Amino acid sequence: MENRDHLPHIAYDSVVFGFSGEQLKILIMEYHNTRLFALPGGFVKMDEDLNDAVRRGLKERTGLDNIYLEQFYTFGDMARYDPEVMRTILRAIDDQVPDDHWMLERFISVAYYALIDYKKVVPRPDAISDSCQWYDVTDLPELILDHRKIVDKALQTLRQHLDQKLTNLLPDKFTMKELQTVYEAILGENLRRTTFQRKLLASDLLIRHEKLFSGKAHKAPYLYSFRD
Amino acid sequence: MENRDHLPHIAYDSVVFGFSGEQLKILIMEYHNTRLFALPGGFVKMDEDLNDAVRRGLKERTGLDNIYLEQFYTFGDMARYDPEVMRTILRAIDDQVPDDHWMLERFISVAYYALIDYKKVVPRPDAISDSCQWYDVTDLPELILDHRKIVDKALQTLRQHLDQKLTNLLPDKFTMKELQTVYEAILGENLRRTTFQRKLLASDLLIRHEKLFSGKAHKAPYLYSFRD
DNA sequence: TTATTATTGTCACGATATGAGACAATAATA
DNA sequence: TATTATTGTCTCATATCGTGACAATAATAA
Repeated sequence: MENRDHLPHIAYDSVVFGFSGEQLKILIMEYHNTRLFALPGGFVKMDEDLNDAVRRGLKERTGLDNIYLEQFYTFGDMARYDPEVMRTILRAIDDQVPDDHWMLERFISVAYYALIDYKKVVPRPDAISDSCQWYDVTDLPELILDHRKIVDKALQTLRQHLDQKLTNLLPDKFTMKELQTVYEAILGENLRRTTFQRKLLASDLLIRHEKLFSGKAHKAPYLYSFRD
Repeated sequence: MENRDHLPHIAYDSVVFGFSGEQLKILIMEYHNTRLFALPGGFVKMDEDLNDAVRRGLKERTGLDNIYLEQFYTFGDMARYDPEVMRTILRAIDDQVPDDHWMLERFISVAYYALIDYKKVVPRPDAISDSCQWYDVTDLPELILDHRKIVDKALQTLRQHLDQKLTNLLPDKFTMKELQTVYEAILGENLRRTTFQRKLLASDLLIRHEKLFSGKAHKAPYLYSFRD
């Protein structure tokens, strides 16, 4: 059973990072009636840019446009091919699954990671999933196929890219403490407050704004935003 | 006209770097009778790992096994789709090119770079090319499709990865001067001799061996190799 | 009003790394 | 034996980083 709308054998998967204020989170889907957890993914239309396909899919699931997106690896091993998992997922939707269904074929998957503002997203399930929820990076459910490997590689890449691109994980204005917590959540290690503050201030990446009075019994921190 | 042996719509391209002793070089193919220059690329068999497919193609063209290979990006824009270029290439081999030939379809291409010992390779043409030659990175011919963009992205990635992986561009033993020249060729800028030497010696990456007597009228340099 | 508390912004100090030049060592030649 | 070109190493000033100290300050408690 061919699929005339989409490129055969080609898929994408996305690792959507958000920051709750304390923990780094990832958007995980659970397929309807299966207890199978997976990364949000999809397929590429016949005459659609690969990058556009991913944006489209993310828009459907998060409601967000203009997402920060980065492609980080393409997974093409035969080892990732497991038609039985896909058959289970398809059966949960429709009992009749033809043996030559196009989704039972081998797929090569281009993986992306996205950074988005946690608070701006109310995850919504799509047609074939019944839940799409935030999970703590340090406490993920078991994922289908090689999706765990994809998450690990995404994290590894994010750590390497860190200094440039975390604008998108924070609100427009934030305190130095919040910024440090994001770094710590991504790197998975604690950082020294004074060293971190000195380095970030010296880097010329930040603009200092008014103070934030939290109502707590201590000195109020400045708010910062990213320059440019 | 279908191709039942290979995954449709999926290709790979490889940017093969070698170091001549002075200049950074790239392996470029010229298609038979067309004056069209391209990166060496190929297709993935139906039940073949993506990475294996690339190794197989490189083995065919360079004769080398156990190549250092790194995937760096997957190009999936519609803008890269230009069936006329492919038709020209196919026509040069066989005048009869059916309109539905599988190579005239849209392809998404996974790009890899390889680092190999320049001297160990005598490039050989494959079935449909009539030349496969080393070109200076700073003096490439015009390439088909988006292959120039692929080269640029490969170089950019190589520069970021530099410190770890240039074992493969040098012979087993080399002088500090040679090592510095590789760095300079890849980075495209001159480095300070003393600073470079101090940094590399301090890095603990190198093992010092006997001296190399070149016959020239000056102090003989030590030979080094990479640890591990 | 005045201490108290928790947190923040900044400085000071030593340790380590880096840029830049100086210089002695040395392989071959004149 | 002097000369030449290049290499290995040292020095010094400067920059960066880890570490702790400390004053400033927003709210609360006395």
